[in-house]
Amino acid sequence: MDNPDQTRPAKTRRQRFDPSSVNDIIGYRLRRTQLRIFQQFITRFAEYDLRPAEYSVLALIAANPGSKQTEIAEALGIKRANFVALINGLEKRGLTERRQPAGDRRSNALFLTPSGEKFVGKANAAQAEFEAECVAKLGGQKARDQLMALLDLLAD
Amino acid sequence: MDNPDQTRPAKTRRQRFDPSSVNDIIGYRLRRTQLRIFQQFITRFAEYDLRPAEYSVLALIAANPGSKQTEIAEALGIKRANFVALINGLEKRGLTERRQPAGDRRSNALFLTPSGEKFVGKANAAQAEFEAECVAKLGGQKARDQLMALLDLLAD
DNA sequence: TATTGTTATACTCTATAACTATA
DNA sequence: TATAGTTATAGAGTATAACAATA
Repeated sequence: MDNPDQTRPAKTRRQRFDPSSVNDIIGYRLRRTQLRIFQQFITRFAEYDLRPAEYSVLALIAANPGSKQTEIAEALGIKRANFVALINGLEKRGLTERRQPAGDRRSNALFLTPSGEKFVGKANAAQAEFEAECVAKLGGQKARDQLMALLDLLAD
Repeated sequence: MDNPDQTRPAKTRRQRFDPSSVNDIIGYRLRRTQLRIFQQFITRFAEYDLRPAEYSVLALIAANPGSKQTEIAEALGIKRANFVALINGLEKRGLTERRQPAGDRRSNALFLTPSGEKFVGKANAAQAEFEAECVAKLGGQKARDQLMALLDLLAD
């Protein structure tokens, strides 16, 4: 049948909008999902006033104290020029600090302040909770691992 | 052992950078993969001078000729205010046109021009080729379906 | 009153070039 | 010469408010 669920006569019934030409594209679905997840992250972290990029910087410094700006920036795919304002913002909030490393006076070694350590502790806990909810939505750790593996394949 | 693959004595050897604190986050992996796929799309479609958003608009108009601006924009998550410049660009290139619909003189009905139809034909072919390569990277149609299903679960 | 398209505007993110101080 | 950080700037993409025309 051509018009199985019609609610008006076929002649006057408006054709339903068909989004499949873009919805079935992997890249499009990827983008929509990513935007949604980031929006949820932003909402969730509003109380910390922390954007995804800011969280990722703090998490990387926490795991790699003393790293150079360029190292953190490159690991996150952020241009070093754009990283300056980002780290300035975190520094102004008293979360991070630049220290002069022994070997190379051109570079800045990045560290969390004591206040930053405490802040990251809470942020990491919130992120772990958010991550757990994502895993639950996917249907468990196995599905999560599958997704991560598929994303890796796609990114190669 | 604490330092299994050391190439210098442990005392002076620099600790390897550890990106796992962000790399293991679903949303982060999602974003990096999406950016990579979009970059590949942009490179692939450079000869058509077509960005992802522009392609998605053309594809939706092709599948839903006569749609209102707001319908296309909403389907793609684009604010109608921002859609104006986008559709103006496509119209100036002679690919789409606004026609006055019978019922409602406030709205514009969007159509492809004959030139636009030809252009979309080529763009769809290029997209199909790109999509096939993505599916191949994932390991086949079954893996592709798995990925799409997981993304849907995550987006709910 | 509400909706459609539009303009203006601002804010974020990203990209490039050029400068400085060090190496 | 090359590298690390910085500044300035320009371009996308996105968000909101307000307006005219029409419903």
